[in-house]
Formats: sequence, C-alpha cells, structure tokens
Amino acid sequence: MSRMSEQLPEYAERVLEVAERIPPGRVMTYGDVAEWLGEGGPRQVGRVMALFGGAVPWWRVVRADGVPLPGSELRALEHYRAEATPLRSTPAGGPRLDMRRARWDGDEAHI
DNA sequence: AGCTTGACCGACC
DNA sequence: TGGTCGGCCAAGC
Repeated sequence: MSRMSEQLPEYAERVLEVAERIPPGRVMTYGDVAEWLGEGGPRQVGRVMALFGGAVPWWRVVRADGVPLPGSELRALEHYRAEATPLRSTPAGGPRLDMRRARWDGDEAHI
C-alpha cells in the first residue's frame, strides 16, 4: 500500500492499543507502557499521547508520580471520580492518583 | 552535525 | 513533600 496520507506510525498504534486496554479505574504510567511494549521509552509514549491521545482514554496514561495531566487536570479528575480511580489528597495542592492502588501492570489477570 | 525540547523517570538530598 | 540532576530517546531547528 502506498503512503496516501501518512498513517499512524506503527509504534503510535501500539501505544494507543495499550492505552485502550487499561481498565476503567486503573492507570499505567508512560514508562509502564513503554516497558510493556518493550520498545521506546516514556518520552516516546508521551509524544504519542500528546499527538494522538485524544482518540483513547488518555487520562489512564499518567506520570509516575500520579500528578494529573497539567492543563487537563479538571477533565482528568472528572473521569477519575466517575470511574472511582483511587486518589490521594495531598496537604497542599490538588489530589493525585494513589499509584500504589491505581497502577495496572497490563496483565488481564490482575484486573 | 550540534543543540534544544518534551504529556518522562529514578535516585538523591 | 519537594527540588535538582543525570539519563533517556526521538523530533525539530
């Protein structure tokens, strides 16, 4: 097939595919996704999400420290509330994800 | 070819 | 809890 109008790079497709598998109420970090794919790194995953994340549950792919996506934290928090994702209230500042409980390793058996 | 940037991460203090 | 630092790796300029 010829390159009509630039399709999604294969790597991007794989990243989005993983993002779609994350169960509601759970999250994976950028690094987790990269590690699961065994390809690329957190920053590559971050780039893919920045460019094409809008097509998938982007709020389920987060930074390792559990800080909601800057600029979209309100929308993200709405989703977390709606799907009962474990949050942790911090003394100063807004809520963060409770990574210990919300983190998903990508294994369907651990849902 | 070299330098900067970015939806990052872990170690350290 | 929070800030810095070095490492990371692809893209842009």
